[in-house]
Amino acid sequence: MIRIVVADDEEMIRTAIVSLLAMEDDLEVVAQADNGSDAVSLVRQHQPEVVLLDLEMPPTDGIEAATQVLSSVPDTRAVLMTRHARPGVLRRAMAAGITGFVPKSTSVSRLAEVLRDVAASRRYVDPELAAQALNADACPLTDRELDALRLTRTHASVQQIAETLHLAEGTVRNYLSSAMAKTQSESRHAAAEVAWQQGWI
Amino acid sequence: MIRIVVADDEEMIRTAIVSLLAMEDDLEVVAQADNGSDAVSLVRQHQPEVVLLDLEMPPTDGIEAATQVLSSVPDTRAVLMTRHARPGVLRRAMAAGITGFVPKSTSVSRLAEVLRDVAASRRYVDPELAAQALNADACPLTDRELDALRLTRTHASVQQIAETLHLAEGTVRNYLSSAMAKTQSESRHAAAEVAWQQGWI
DNA sequence: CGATTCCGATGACATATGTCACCGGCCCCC
DNA sequence: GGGGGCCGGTGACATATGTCATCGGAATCG
Repeated sequence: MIRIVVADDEEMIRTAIVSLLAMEDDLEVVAQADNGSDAVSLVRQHQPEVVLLDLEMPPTDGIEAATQVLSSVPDTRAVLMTRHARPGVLRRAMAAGITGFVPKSTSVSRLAEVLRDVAASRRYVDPELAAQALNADACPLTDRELDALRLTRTHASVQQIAETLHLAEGTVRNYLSSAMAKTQSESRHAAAEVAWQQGWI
Repeated sequence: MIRIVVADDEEMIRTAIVSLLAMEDDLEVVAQADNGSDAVSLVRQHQPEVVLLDLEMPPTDGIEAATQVLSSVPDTRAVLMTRHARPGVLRRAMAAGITGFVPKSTSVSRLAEVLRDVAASRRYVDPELAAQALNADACPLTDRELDALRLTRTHASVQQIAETLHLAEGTVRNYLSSAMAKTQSESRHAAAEVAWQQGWI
């Protein structure tokens, strides 16, 4: 019996997945959470073979939850689900040590197969996603540029960004300007959008 | 037997919902689609009692699909599902003539009950959503302000907005400034975000 | 070692954006 | 007819944003 913890913030999809997985003879959902941090403590408590994590969860997202899970319960395999399969995210997820990666365009029956694979310590990455990730341009942005773009996405002003990052305003403007050049964007907001779409932030 | 057409662009949730609804004795999913326009033609073809539509679907969203469905097959009842329950959206959905409205924080078993209600021509609106909609402030923005905010969301510059709307730049800045005041935002981007969150655009 | 390259950082400068006061025209409604 | 609100518009002004030249330090490479 493969024991599983499921975390997804959307009730409808989580309950649906759980009900359908429960019908599989060899799978057992031992706990479910609607956020990342609860998922982490549930995994610690239940020590399941596999934890299934949604990527988009406030406040702790799937990758962060996976990182915490794997550092404290290294025997558990993590599978990440995502709605928008942005290329760069896969790279970060792999770096975090996840074993499986599926888009939400997968059917639940297929998901069950993936969970079995992963429980048997086989890696699984959705082929289309993998292809995208291989074709994806490496992120041309520096860490600081990414910092500034992340904050730009929250509608912070340059001044606020500078304070948060402990930099001079001019410096921040430089990073943003450079990021805009690299992403061929006309404004820092557009650049942040591009970086997000690409999965760089 | 209640016959249903289901439309949702996310495979995982759609297949999950369909499988679970199929287990109910009195419900039958006769067709499913992953976009709004397919949903419309499937409804025309199958004439189901109920059509279950996701709100967020590219390119034709749920409200638009519902409008088209109800004008061509008026006997069909439409139920809308949404991930982010923005208050203003409910108003627009009701105006489009939908009979049921549920957030995706609903469980599938609850959804089945709603579908039965709706098939019996009873309206159903998620209580929390309804409360939000009643408490929601009416949109304080003028049409022109909304135009400018819509374009702001595409990261257009003030100049580009002015060209698109055939206005002077100063005028556009005025609308945006006024919108920012009304939404208590610090920038036009933040104002556009607020308007979006509120379901005003 | 020296040359080169890249990142982080700064300040000066030009442009874009937001604020304010104000105007005339139009429409609706008391 | 006289308000009041929305619309389109202008100009002046303050501030925010984006561009550029430049610098120091760390890493890389010949």
